Amino acid sequence: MPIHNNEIADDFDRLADLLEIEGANQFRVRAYRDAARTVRNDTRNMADRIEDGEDLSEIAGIGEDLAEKIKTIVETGELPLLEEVRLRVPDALSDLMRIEGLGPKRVKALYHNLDIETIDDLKDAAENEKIQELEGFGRKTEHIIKERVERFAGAEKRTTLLVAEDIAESLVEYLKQSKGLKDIVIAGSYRRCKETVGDLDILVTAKKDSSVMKRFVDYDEVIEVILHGKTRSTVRLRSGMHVDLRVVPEVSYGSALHYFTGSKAHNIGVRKLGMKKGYKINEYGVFKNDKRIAGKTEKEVYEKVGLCYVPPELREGRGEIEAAKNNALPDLVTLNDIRGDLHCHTTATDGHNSLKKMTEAARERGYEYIAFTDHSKHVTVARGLDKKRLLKQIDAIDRLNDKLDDIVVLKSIELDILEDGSLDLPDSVLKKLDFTVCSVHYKFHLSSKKQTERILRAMDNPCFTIFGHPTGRQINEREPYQVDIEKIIKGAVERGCFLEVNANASRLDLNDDACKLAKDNGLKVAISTDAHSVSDLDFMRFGLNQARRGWMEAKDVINTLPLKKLRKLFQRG
DNA sequence: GCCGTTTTCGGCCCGACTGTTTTCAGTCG
Repeated sequence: MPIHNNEIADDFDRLADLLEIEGANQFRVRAYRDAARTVRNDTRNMADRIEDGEDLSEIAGIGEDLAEKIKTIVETGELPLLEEVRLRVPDALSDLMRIEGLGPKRVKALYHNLDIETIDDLKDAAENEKIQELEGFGRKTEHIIKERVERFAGAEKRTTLLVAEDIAESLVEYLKQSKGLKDIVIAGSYRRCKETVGDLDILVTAKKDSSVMKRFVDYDEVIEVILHGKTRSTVRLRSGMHVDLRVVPEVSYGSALHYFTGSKAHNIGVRKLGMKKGYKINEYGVFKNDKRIAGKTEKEVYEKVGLCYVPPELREGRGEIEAAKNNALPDLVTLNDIRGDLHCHTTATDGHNSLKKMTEAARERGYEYIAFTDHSKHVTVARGLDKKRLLKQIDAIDRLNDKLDDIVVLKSIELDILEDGSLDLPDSVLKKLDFTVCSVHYKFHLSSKKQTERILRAMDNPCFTIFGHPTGRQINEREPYQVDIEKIIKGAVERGCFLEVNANASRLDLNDDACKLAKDNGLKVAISTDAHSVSDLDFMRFGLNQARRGWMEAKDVINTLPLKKLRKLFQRG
C-alpha cells in the first residue's frame, strides 16, 4: 500500500508541533507546516511523483531537504527526524496544542512544571487547581482550560456548506438589523466555497456608534463569548460553530475582505508581490510609506500589485497568482450556464416526487432538459428498476415529452457497476436510453487496483456515459473508496466517457482537486444534483462551487450545452 | 527550512485580544 499524501502531511504537522514546543526557529516550524499543507493539497501522490522521476524540490515551498524527507517517508514509512524529536518531546503534547488557547509555550510550561503530557493529565491538573499556581497562568486561564478540555472530546468535525449556509444566513439577517451597519459579508473559506467550513468570518463596515458588536455577542444562539473587543469578537454558537465578527472602516473594506477571505497561501503570494513593489499590504489597505494608496475594493488591491481580480474560489495558492499576472485566469462556469440536470430520481425508485413534478420543477428553474436516472435492479433497497419497469418508465417519459414543448425529458438510468465491471441491465434495453449514469454502490473495500480496473472495465461498455459520484465519499460520513482517480480520468477521456460532479452537499464528488485534475487532462464533467426531491434540484450551486474551485469553465461542463450538441456528445465511438 | 530583480545570507505578516501583568507574553487568524 503506497504512502498517502495525508500521512506525509501528518508527519510534518506533528514534527512542526513538537519542534515548536521545543522552541525551534519559528520559520523552520512554519516551513514544515507549509510543506504539510502543500503535500496534503497536492492532487498527485508524492509516491507517484517520485516514481515518475519528478524533482519534488521544484514544488514551491519544498526545498532539497524536504524533498529528501518526503522520499524517505515514501520509501520507509518513517521520518527519522520525527522519531528523534519524539525522544525529547512526548508525542502527546502535540494533541494538547489542539485545545484552543494552548500554544507551544503554555504546553511546554505545563509539561515541564506539572508533568502534563495528555489531555487527561491536563484535566486532572485543572480539577485539582494546580494550573493557576504556575507563573503566567491564573485562575481564569485554568477555568477556561477546564471548560475547553471537557468540550474537546468528539469535536473537530467541519460543517458542510449546506449547514453552514443555514447558520450563516440567519445570523447575517439578524446582524443586518443593527444600528449604523453598512456592508456585511461572510469571508473566509465560506466565501471561497470550500466544501466544508470550520468557522465563519463575518466582516462588516459600520458607523462609529454602531450597535453591531453588542448585538453579535447578544445573539440568541451564542453560548460562549470567546473574545469581545471593539473591532473583533469571537463567539461559539449552539451548533458548535465558531464565528468571528470584524468591524473595519469603509476605506479598508476591500483590503479587509481580501485579507479575511484568504486563503493564507494566496494572501502571502499577494503580499509578496506588494513587497516587491515597495508596498505594505494588511487588512487596512495597501500602503506606500505609510500612505494608503488602495483598499476600498478588492479590485483595487489586486490592481496595485499588477493582478486582475481573482474570484474567491480560486484563491488557494494553486497557481492563480501566476495566472492572474498573465491575464490567464479561467472564465469560471456559473449557474446561468447550466441548461439541465443529468442525474435525478423519481418515485419510480427512491425519489420523493413524481416524474411530472420533477419535470415541472426543472422547467421552473429555466432548464432546457432534465434526465431521469432512477436506480437499476441491483440496488434493491431503492427498489431499483428491472428491464420491464425501465421500459415502462421509458414509455411514461415518451408520453410526457409529447405534452411538453419547452423542456425535454431525457431517458436514462443510474446503473450499478458490478464487481466484475459489468452493468446490471442488458445492452438491448440500455440502447433505448439517451445515455446512462453508472455508479458503484457496493463492494467499496476493494484494493485501489481492483476498484480502478472494475470501473475501467465498465467504461469499456459503449452504453457507459457518465460515471456517477466517482469516489463514493460522503463528507463526515464515509471515506472515498480506494481508486486511482487519475487513471479513471484518463480512461474516461480515451473512451469518450464523462465524470460526474455530484452536487449533493454531502457528496461533492468529484471534489475540487479532482475537478482540476479532470480539467488538466481535458476531461469534461457533468454537474448533476442526484436529486431525490424537487428541492434537491437546488443543490446545483454546490456542485458549481467545486467545479469553479477546480478552475472549470462552461466549456468543461457538458450540461451547459444545448440539447442537440449534448446528444451528439453522448454518441460514443 | 525556504527563497532570491535586496540572490548563498538574512529575511520570513502582523494586528487584535486576553489574562496576568504593571508594560507584556502568548495565542490566534
